Amino acid sequence: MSLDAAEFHAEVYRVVRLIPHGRVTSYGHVAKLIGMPHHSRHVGQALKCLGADVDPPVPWQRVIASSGTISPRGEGGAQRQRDALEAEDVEVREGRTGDLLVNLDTYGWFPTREDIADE
DNA sequence: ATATTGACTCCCA
DNA sequence: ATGGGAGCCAATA
Repeated sequence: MSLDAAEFHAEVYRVVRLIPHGRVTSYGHVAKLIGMPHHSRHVGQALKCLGADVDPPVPWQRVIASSGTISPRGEGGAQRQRDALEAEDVEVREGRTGDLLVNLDTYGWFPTREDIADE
């Protein structure tokens, strides 16, 4: 089965929307959940596309790198993401070089495809 | 159709 | 603990 771009976006959207409040997950895991473990990069790209104007807002902020680091992708962007996460009681520590890190061991949310199957 | 890029991840020095 | 390099797949130019 090959997923079209729209399908891919839809899947990403569905999974990301399921992330509980105050939890975070990684691009790679989202990719796995939709059955494409190697599309980790493209997950982020899909989010960027989705985050714009979908009816329920996509909590793209809850999706970070597997290492718990938030990609800088722009000086203001990461800052905004940190603020959004802290608003959800997610503890974000700032690295020495200004990297934003989230403790995945505490806030990480990594369900299996079965867990999200029903929704 | 080919080349470059990207909100990533893994492995080795 | 850090840092650099290779691998990946799809979108974009």
